Amino acid sequence: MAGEVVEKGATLADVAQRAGVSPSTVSRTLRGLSTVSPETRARVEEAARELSFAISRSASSLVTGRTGRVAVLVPNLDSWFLGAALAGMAPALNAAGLDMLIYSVTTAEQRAQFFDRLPARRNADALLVVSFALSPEERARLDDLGMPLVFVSQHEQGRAGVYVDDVEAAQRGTRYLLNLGHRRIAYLEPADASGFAWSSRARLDGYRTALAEAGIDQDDDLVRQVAHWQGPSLEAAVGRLLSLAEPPTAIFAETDDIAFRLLTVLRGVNVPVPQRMSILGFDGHAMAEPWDLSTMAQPARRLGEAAAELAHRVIHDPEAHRERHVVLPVELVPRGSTGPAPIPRPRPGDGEGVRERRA
Amino acid sequence: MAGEVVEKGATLADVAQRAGVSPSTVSRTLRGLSTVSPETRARVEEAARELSFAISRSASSLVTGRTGRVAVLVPNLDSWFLGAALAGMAPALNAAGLDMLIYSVTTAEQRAQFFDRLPARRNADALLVVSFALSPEERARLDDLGMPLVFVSQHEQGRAGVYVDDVEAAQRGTRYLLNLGHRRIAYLEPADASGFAWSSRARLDGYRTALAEAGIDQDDDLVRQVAHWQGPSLEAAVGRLLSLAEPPTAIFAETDDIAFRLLTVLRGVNVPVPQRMSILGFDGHAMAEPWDLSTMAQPARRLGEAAAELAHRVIHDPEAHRERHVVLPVELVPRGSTGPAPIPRPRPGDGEGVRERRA
DNA sequence: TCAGCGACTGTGACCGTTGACACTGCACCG
DNA sequence: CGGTGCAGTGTCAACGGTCACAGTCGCTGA
Repeated sequence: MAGEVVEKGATLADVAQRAGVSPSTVSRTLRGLSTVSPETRARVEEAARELSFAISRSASSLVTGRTGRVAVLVPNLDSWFLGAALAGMAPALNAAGLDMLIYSVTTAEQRAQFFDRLPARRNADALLVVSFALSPEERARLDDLGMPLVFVSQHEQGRAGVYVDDVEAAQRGTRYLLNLGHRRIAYLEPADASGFAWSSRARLDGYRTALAEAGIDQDDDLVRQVAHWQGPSLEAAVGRLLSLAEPPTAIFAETDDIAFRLLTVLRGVNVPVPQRMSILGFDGHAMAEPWDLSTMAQPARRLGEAAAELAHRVIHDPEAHRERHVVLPVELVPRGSTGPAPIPRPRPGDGEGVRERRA
Repeated sequence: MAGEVVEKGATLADVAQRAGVSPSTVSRTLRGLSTVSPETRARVEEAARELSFAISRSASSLVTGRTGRVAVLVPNLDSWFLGAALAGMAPALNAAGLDMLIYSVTTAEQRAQFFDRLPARRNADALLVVSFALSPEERARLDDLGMPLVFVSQHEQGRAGVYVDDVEAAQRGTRYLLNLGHRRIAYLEPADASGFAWSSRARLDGYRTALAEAGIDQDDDLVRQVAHWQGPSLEAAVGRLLSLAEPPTAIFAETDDIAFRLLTVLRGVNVPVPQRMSILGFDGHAMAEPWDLSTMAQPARRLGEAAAELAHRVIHDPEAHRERHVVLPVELVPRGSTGPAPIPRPRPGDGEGVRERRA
């Protein structure tokens, strides 16, 4: 037996015929234009429902020039941050009647292909670029695209964007550690950005600014690079820090992922957190709560939401897309991984019994 | 100054004119059909490049009936599993020349809207349903869609699907704990599936089967329901287990997320893992490694990849989509959270000094 | 009473691409 | 030398909507 005939799906004309009106009227009705009488509207809607009609975006976009779709360019899909950002984006786009087209571009090969072919071109009304480190050529290529761009979680001069103020946030985080009495505060930054384009330097700058503000000398030994996801270099970095003449009492990790691994390493070598070492992360990773990690929490979902709204606006007013910015706040979420600085033990040659704790 | 004119993008006809050929020839060239002479091909390709031409999928899909797009229905976007599955899907779809349209349907409202409007209809060549618990009405509605369906990480009778054998995997996991000498093995299952549609019962069944196989009596006190993501019920469940006359020496958690929270709770109450309690998870969550959690690892990425390939095949041969299945293996990844069962302490009334350990 | 207006609906061209078909040469065969 | 086949190319009618414009009709105001 041959399978049942696959319905090709009804067309506007089918609905029109069934409702006894012209295709135009059906079109008007379904788009919610007001110039349709209530009775007609009712009849059309019923006919549409009976045929379980769905509009063909291909056809309508052909004539309107709008696709009803938004393309999203991301460096991967399995990181916590992008998941959260997309999770915020999806319902917001949905509410605006936009579908979400995802281009996940990870490898060099995919990258070359994406920027060569520009598959998003003419197939979406706007392109959202999320945490995607672009070369100058790539940026230029996106400009060629002739469609509105919105940058998410990255700041591009003169472009529409939604992001957080990394400098200020890192500064605030560092100040928090200072307020806990820490004076030796290390900073761990990822050696590779692994395709991500957050303003890495920005966070480090914030850290430095806060230290300077407090009148504390920069000590380059306290700033260490570690591989972001894997690799032994984290252990090495911890070893270096713990073997300094004056080791840190707190570590500010540029990302929560680093902080998690750091917690594991410290547990392994029996350095109690936060008694001997306070750890502060950055990101607001979903796992920060179960890990009891203090962190500077980015509003990842809200970034996605705001980006979707901005995209919507920019699509309807393409002229405005050059100068729109949304800066969202980062919240310090103090948890169990940070605590007051330990009272320093007397050190040989210090000359005093117990060094006084500075106010 | 008015901004520069936004290029609308060249059309096939523009390219044709520039290359001095007909639109058909351009179309043929760009699609790589062989009936074009090398010289013409070269000329057309150059013209296309010069105009940085990109085909309009709207127009071509209007006539071919193919959209070159695949819709993916997911219950959320910020879970580890879906991120990984999508991460596997994206490049595979890409390689097949398909774009990925994501419908994230989480709330009841979104759900109602999605199944009422069926926005995917006629706007994609296939629908991938990933870990999405469907009501019978919803399933029927999807059938109405008249487009190939592929179920991912869920098993639907008689439908194309990619999934793992949960029963067998859970059975194997339980056997592993038995082999470590555990006889009292608890099982924690999520109270709500939170929209996820893995075969929850299946895993529990596997657990039961393994116990039966080993000739161990089922003890309903050892099977407890806990909230999946949050909530105090996990603590309560642990309390129950620890206060049994004969408490378990191992816990099999139905998901890694539960296992993580379990580890935190046990650390909080000073039950050493794995010395006093072995913990085995299920999922292969990205965080399992840093947490040193033993787990039954699902190949999430590969599920996505396989789904993409299946989608591709099913699109090109719609008749075949009813009976295609791909079953992927689950790997036991033993780590530090599981260890040999502790030697039981003599219990009052036992009559023996040290109870012998069974072989 | 009738022009004029507004609310509603129909008509037909057109969006950009594909595919069936027709056409043109040229090589080959009988 | 004419017919045949084939490679390469052009023509033209779809595909399924939308939009500008042109009715139609009943009502209002002069």
